Amino acid sequence: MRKIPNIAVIRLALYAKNLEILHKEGVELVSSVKLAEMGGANPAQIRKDLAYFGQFGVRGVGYYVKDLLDALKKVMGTDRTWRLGLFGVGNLGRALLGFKQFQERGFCFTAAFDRDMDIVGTIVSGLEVAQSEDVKKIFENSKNFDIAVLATGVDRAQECVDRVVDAGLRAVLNFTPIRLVVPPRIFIENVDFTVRLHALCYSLTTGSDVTHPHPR
Amino acid sequence: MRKIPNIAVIRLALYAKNLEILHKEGVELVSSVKLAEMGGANPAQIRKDLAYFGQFGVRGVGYYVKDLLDALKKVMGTDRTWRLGLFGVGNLGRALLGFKQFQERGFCFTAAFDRDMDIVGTIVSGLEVAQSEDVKKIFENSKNFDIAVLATGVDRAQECVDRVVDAGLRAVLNFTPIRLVVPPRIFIENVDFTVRLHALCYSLTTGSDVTHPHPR
DNA sequence: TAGATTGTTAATCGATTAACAATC
DNA sequence: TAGATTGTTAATCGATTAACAATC
Repeated sequence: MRKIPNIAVIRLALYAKNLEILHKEGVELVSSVKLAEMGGANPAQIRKDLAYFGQFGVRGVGYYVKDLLDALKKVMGTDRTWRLGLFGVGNLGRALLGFKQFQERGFCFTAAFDRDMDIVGTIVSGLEVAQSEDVKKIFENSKNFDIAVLATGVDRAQECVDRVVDAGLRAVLNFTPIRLVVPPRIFIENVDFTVRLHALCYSLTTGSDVTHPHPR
Repeated sequence: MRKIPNIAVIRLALYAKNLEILHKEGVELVSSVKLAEMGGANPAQIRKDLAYFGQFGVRGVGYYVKDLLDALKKVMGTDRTWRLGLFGVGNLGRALLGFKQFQERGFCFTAAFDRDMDIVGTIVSGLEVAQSEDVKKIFENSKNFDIAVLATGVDRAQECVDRVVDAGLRAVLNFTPIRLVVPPRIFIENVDFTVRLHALCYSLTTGSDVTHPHPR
């Protein structure tokens, strides 16, 4: 079997998003050309990306929107709700807890941690904030989230991720600017808004567009 | 002159970040090999990326950290402070206003807008919140920011960006999940956390790592 | 059947890496 | 000079696009 390019996997999420729109509009059938017009790729690329994972279409007809959407969700692992655990209930943390998009796209915060004892025990967005030091104890008992969302201060980030990894978690969405050091089997996504701003600065300065045409 | 790949421009920001670290550590000289070890690219790629923009090194010696850093900042347009205007002073907006990383990396909020009259007129993070409808009037008088940061609700996003464009702004960092429609000369960066979460889901589900090794 | 559109192979394009002459 | 490291060309690798047979 051929190696699937990472970028193809990422585009799958984009196709799913567009299919979701079509499904809501009541569209039942779509072609790769139509899907391409919605943005993100050219028709050949869409067909090729899909072909990495199976044969989802009907020759001469196209793709059935609902079937393809369900198939893609299964492939991406988003045919379920993923539970998020927040670390650091500061300004950013609170904003993330209230982010409607997460809920809508199948993500849901089910735990929140902070090290500040003034915050621990309070209820934020319906979640009781627990103490960061207790992650391992809490997680081993309840296994009540799948992905750690790191929104602590810079100085606490590494310490916090160490505890998260020690507790047995395997995936981290990192909003701190620190390059975290973790064992190889742990998945990390680093979010850095300033990188995106730099692309805008360069574009404004030189006039040549280096922005990403699609969300990252 | 050869076409410069967008990705090379993006990597420049990464190199600058690493050079900043070296500079703070008091390191004066660095080789492409050393820079590569700090992450982000292999030595040949670093030399090639830099070569798109000029000859910054000394053969047999390496790159002078401070000189290269200054040169890169100039190239990227970050040898100055960029002023940000916030649209939407909700949870996310407030979190962004308080984000220390922006300040540290040469970005600074100098204006804030909201359409909610309860918020307009209040001071948030030292900024008086103005009314969104007044962007054009305010901007044409003061020209007091360079980049619009869009953190409004979904339903107001397009309307808001229309006003921003009409006022004469050319760059937008978009935190809403909407695909904004703008004239071709406008630069837009779309930030979507859920895309990053999807990469984690796929990795967790299949075991094959499709995460980005470097911040985006 | 004729028209349409997939799935897949082949061609193209672009980006990364290796190699090495230039040169400090 | 000998050793080191850049800048740049050539080789490799991988991803995108074009083309078309398969087939509904």
